[in-house]
Amino acid sequence: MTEKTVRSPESTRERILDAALSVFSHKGYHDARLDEIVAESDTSKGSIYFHFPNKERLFLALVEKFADLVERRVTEAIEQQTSPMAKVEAALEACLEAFARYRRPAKVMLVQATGLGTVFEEKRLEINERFARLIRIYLDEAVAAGEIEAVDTDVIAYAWLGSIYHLTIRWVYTGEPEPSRIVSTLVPMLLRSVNYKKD
Amino acid sequence: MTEKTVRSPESTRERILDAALSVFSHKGYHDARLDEIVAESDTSKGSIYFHFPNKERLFLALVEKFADLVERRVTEAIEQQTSPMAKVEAALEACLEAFARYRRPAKVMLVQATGLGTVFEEKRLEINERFARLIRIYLDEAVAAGEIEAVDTDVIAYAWLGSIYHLTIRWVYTGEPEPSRIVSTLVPMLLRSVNYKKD
DNA sequence: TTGATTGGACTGACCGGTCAGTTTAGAGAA
DNA sequence: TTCTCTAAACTGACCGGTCAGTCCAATCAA
Repeated sequence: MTEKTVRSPESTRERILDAALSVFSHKGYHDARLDEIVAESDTSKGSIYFHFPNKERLFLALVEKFADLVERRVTEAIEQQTSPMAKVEAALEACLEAFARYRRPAKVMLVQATGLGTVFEEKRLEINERFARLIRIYLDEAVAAGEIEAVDTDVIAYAWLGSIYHLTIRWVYTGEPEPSRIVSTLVPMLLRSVNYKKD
Repeated sequence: MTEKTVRSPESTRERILDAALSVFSHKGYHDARLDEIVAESDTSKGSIYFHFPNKERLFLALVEKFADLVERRVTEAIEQQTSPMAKVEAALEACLEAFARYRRPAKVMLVQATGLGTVFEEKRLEINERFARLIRIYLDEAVAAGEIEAVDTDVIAYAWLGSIYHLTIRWVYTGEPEPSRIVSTLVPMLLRSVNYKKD
């Protein structure tokens, strides 16, 4: 095939990442074999090892890429708002929307990147802390501005993230609850949990 | 050693389970080797295979055992209460208490049993559904009794479970937040999320 | 021509599972 | 009571399939 003779390293790398996303999200880290990713990316073992030092780093590249995307989306949504609690609400919605839109990366990050040992766990803790911080900052501002009562914002932010993750994981596997249903029930519920009353 | 010549199959099986709990909670499923469990249980490979058909079933035995214990504890706590929301609250507290008391089984069930492929995922979905049902039943009764307003109890129960899991997982890894801090912040917060006012 | 990129045959460490053999406890016969 | 037999429980050396990673030749773009 003539198309196979045109080389573009960026394109090769993207094809590898796409294939890896497909295989890892479906099989998980351990059951996904490099040869499957080779086949799906229409490239070779040597080519994969040229672009990525090993299987672990290939997997983490996917996780990092998606975490960056979520964080960017959430940050952009926050910037559209002015009051602390409006920012909190926008963050929650943007996070849920990103997970709903990118089902496979969400599955890789929330499910398949779990239980894999030290390196992976450090990455997960780091990502969780990044996301929690995005929420906690504005919860703290809301407390300071008198929008809500004083609460342990650290526990709250983690609890909120946990509820988002758990519902997302169930949706990833079963298709239920449908994302719009999650948003319409969960966001008001979480705001109520800190006694926030929208005007 | 003369003590080594005395046989008690039940004791051997328990020793294997204890050793497996230790190794699986620390290493996760894939990085835990049967030979480590052999060494820690002071028994043999063949003996393990006499008692359990394979590695997978040994792991699932641990998960099942702990899920049963949590369910039993939650059910007992619920039976001590009369009003629906008091039962809900007791369930939440009992669940958190069981996770706090049994750190390693909690880690196995919430972390190491994730991302392991079809059989494990079916077990996780099943356990999640068992736990969610324990909560959802009484949320539905509370709605029917007028204790709280009508809500999507399915989404709520899963959201609550997710927040409990996520905080527990963070505690399992970092020791923070401390369990009593989780309970004192999380339970009131979750009750607020359905607009429940204790008398 | 040169260096970057790709391809695919090959390697061997790894580890779950197997199985022939051993040991032990208890039942039953003498 | 003692001995024999048997089934259950246990042992650990061994096996071989697996798969991430290696290596080097070939191809391609500049």
